[in-house]
Amino acid sequence: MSKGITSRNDDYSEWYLDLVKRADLAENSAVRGCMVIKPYGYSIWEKMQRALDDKFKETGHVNAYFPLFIPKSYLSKEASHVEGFAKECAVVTHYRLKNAPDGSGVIVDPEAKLEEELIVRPTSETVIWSTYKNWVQSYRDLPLLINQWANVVRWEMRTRLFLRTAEFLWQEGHTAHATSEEAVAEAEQMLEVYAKFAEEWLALPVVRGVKTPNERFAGAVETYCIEAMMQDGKALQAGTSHFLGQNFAKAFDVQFLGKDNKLEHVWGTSWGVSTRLMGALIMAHSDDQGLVLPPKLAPIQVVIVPIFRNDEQLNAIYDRLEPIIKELKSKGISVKFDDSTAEKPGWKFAEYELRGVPVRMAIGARDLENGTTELARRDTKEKQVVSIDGIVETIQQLLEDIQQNIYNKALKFREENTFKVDTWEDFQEKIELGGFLLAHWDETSETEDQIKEATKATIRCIPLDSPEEEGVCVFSGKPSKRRVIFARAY
RNA sequence: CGGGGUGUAGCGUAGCCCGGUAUCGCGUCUGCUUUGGGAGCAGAAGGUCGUCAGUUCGAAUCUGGCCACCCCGACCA
Repeated sequence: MSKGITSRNDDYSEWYLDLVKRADLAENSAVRGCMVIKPYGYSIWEKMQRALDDKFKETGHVNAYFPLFIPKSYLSKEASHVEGFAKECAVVTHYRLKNAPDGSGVIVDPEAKLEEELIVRPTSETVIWSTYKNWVQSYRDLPLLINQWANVVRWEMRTRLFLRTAEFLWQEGHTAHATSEEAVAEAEQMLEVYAKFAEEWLALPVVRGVKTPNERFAGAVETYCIEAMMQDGKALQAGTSHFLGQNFAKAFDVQFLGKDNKLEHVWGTSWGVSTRLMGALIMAHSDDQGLVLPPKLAPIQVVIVPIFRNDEQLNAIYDRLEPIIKELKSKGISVKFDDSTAEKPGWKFAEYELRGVPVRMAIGARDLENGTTELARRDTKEKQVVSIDGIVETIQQLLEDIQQNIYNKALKFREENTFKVDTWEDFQEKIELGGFLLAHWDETSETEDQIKEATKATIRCIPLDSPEEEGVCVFSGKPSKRRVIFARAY
């Protein structure tokens, strides 16, 4: 048993926190709700960023950067948007400090009050649309396909490392289009980019869907989302994409002259994923021994632990492995050869398991004689002794297997914890077990609120692929045309 | 922000009720033996007891304020 990690079964949220800390991903900072992302954790985020950024570029987007501060007046221009964010905004009121008269340190200089207070961005729609106003005059200026990587601040009451922090890192795409159809297509395209990324990189199966009005982004006409299931059966929104209609264009007066020589407001989208994906990654795959990372995102994909008594043995091992390490690296596989003498092999085994390194290769004097090595895979903990000849191909194959296997495992888990429910009694019973409940809903906000009140479950989404099916609402008994996903959520 | 809990060496903890300058384990350092699943023995270093104030001859211990974190709730990606 790993030292110092709470078991998932004993206390899921403690387990999660232990993992984040023990695997060296992040720690709390001096400021409440803010986190320090440590190098090991950040390198996973960097891999996510790179993969996503490539996908954004492939779909025609470019990066830009908009400021951290937003004039307070901007935020009030789109009514529902203000409504959504006003309660969690950090506000800058002064621009200078001075030494305290009593010598106790520095104080805010009351002389230095800002004329107009600045909001630390909780999201950038307002600054961006106020800028787009200047950039768009004619249909020839459209579409604008811009993304930015940035930090945002939402003053959350209750925070958890990665899942909900006061400051977090994300990307936010903001696009402007000449037609509604084109904007909807953009929002749907980016949702699919996120879904594929989640499935192929995070090895995380997701449900593509749309949010109900209750759960919709403040200021959007339609919110698309990908929803994933964590190992405790709770849902986690892993990404969102919004069709903004003309809401922000109207609020910020962004109009273009069409081919027909008529002025029209542009159509917008916005879409984002955040460092919350780190939380999803951790909670989806890991176990009581520590992290389980999909090979595509693992900072170290293969760790080699040499077993030796003296420098002579170590050198013999290294001589044998050097060309193999080079070859692995040339194939883009990240390898760590851990020849430190500070820890014993057994300690290293446990430590790399804790950090989720997908493949471990142990090699000692016996192996050198036999021309073998012991390969261990993190996901199943299976060990096998294999020939050193052809080891590079074996490892490549193993990494692919692991990526696929943890996806399959997560998918199986989700399927086993997704239930169709048709009665309110069944609903109340099953929701306690966790998981997704597929139930009919009468499409009213009131029903959704009452179900939330009674069970803490919300409608995670209306799946895009949910088939039409006649039924009656699980709560009100009114007619319904399709099932939606209910779950308790992060 | 409301209710509950916690804060003692790098980490995890005992001591607190019943006041007298702090226990143990891990880790660290030195030496030897070890090295295929978190090594053994011997020795050593390491503490503003979260913080500020109060009570007291004396505070980790009692009282109050503040800060941080955790759990539950409201809110949320």
